[in-house]
Amino acid sequence: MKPLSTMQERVFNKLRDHKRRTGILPDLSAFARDMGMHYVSLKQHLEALSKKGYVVFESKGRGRSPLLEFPAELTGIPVLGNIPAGPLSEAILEADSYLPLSGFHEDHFALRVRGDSMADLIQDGDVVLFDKRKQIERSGQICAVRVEESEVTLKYLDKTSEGYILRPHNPLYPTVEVPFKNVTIEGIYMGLLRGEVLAALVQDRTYYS
Amino acid sequence: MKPLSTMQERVFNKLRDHKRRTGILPDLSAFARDMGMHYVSLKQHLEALSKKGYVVFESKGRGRSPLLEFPAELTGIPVLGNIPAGPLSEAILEADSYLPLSGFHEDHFALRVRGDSMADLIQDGDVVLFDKRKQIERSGQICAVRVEESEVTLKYLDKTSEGYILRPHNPLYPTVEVPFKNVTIEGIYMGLLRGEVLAALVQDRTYYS
DNA sequence: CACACGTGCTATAGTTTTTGTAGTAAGAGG
DNA sequence: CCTCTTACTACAAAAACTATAGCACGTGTG
Repeated sequence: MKPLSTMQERVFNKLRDHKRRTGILPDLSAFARDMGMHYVSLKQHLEALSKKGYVVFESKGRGRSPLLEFPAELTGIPVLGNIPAGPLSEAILEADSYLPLSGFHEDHFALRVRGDSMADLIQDGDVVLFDKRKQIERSGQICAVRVEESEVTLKYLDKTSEGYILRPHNPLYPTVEVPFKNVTIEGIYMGLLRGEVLAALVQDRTYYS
Repeated sequence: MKPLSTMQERVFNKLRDHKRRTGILPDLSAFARDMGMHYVSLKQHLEALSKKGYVVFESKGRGRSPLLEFPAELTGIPVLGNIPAGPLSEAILEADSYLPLSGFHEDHFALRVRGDSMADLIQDGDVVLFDKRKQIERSGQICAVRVEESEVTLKYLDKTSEGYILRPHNPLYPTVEVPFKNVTIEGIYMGLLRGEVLAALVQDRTYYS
C-alpha cells in the first residue's frame, strides 16, 4: 500500500475515528470545518486517499452528497480459507472475503474451518472468529493452533508445566501434549457463523462504509 | 400499525423497491422526480410515514441530506427468545431484537436456542435462523417443531407414512414418532450464529437503512 | 342545508447549505 | 524542471428547508 503524506494520514485517522464514534461518515464541509481546513483542500486529500486505495470517494455532482466509504479490507475482518505454513499476517493479506462486523477490528480474523477435529461442536465449513492473542487466559479455551510448521488446527487448549495439551472435541482424534516451544497460538475462539448466514454477510472485496 | 393513504403507500412501496434494487435510499429530489411528484409533496409524505412509524425521517437543515431509513422491525429478521404456546406470528410481534441480514426477509426468523436437544451441533444460547416453511423437502432436515401445544423444540425431521419422526442430535434425548396432525413445523434450519458475533450483529430496536 | 374545519395532496417562490469546477500559488523533492 | 502536496478564492449547480396557498374530500355543527 502506498505511503501517505502527513496531512493525508491526519485526514484518514480522523475519518476512521469519526466512523468509530458515530458509525457514519460525516459531511465533507462539516468535516472540513472540524479539521480546520478548507473544503477544497479536504476534497483533494480525499481524492489522493482514494487513488491510493485507502478510501472510496466518488463525487456525484453539484449539490449531491458524494459517496465516501472505507474499502472492505480496512474495516471488515478477513476470512481465511486456509492458513498455510507461513505466518498469519501473510495469509491475512491474501484474504478474499471480509465480514463487516462492528466491534471487531484489527485484532480479529475469521477462518473457514476444514476438517472435523472439533465436530460436532464446530462443523466442516463453519466460519469461526478468532481473537489474535497468543496466550490463553484459562484452560479449555478453543484455539487455532499450529504445531511446528504444520497446518493450523482447532483444539481445546490446556496448560501444564511442560507444554500445552491439545484436546479435540471429536473423540476419533487423539489428545496430544506438545512442549510450549513447538506450539504457536494463532487465535482464540470468539464465535462462529454457519449455513446461509454466510452468504448474507460475507463481502467479496466489495465496499461498505 | 396505522393505515396509510393511497399516496403514502405508493411512496413507501417505491422506497422499499428502490432499497431492494440499489441497496441504498435515494435523494429526496431525485426520488420526487422519479415519482412524478413535487419535492415538497414527497417530504410531506415522508413526514407522515415517519409519524406512523413506517420510516425514520429526520430533516437536517438547509442543504443537508436528511436521514432516511427503515426501522429495524421492517427490514431485520426478528430474534425470538422463546416461542410460547401461541402462534408464531404473535411471538414475532414481540421480538425485542433484530438481525440486519441482507437476503433474509419476511419469510425468515431467528430463535435463541434454549436446551440441548441438538447438542453438540447446536448449543444452548446459539441463535438459529429459520425459513418459515411448513413442509420439509427431504428427510433429516433440522426443524423448529411444536408438538401439540407444547414449547418449540429443535429436531431432525423424518417423514413416514403415519407421521414425523423427531430425532434429537443429543443421544440423551429420546427419538419419538408423532402423527402428522399433532406436529406443527414452525421453521426449517438455515444457519446459526454463536458467541460474540451476536453482540456485533443483533440490533435492539434501533434503526438502520 | 350551509358552514367551518381538518386532512391529504399539490404547487410556487425564495433562502441556506453543500458540493463541484476552475484557476492560482507557494514549497518539497526527484 | 516537472510533479506532488497543500492551500486558497470565486463562482456555479443541485439539494434541501421554509412559508404560503390552492383544491378536493371528508366530518361535525348550528
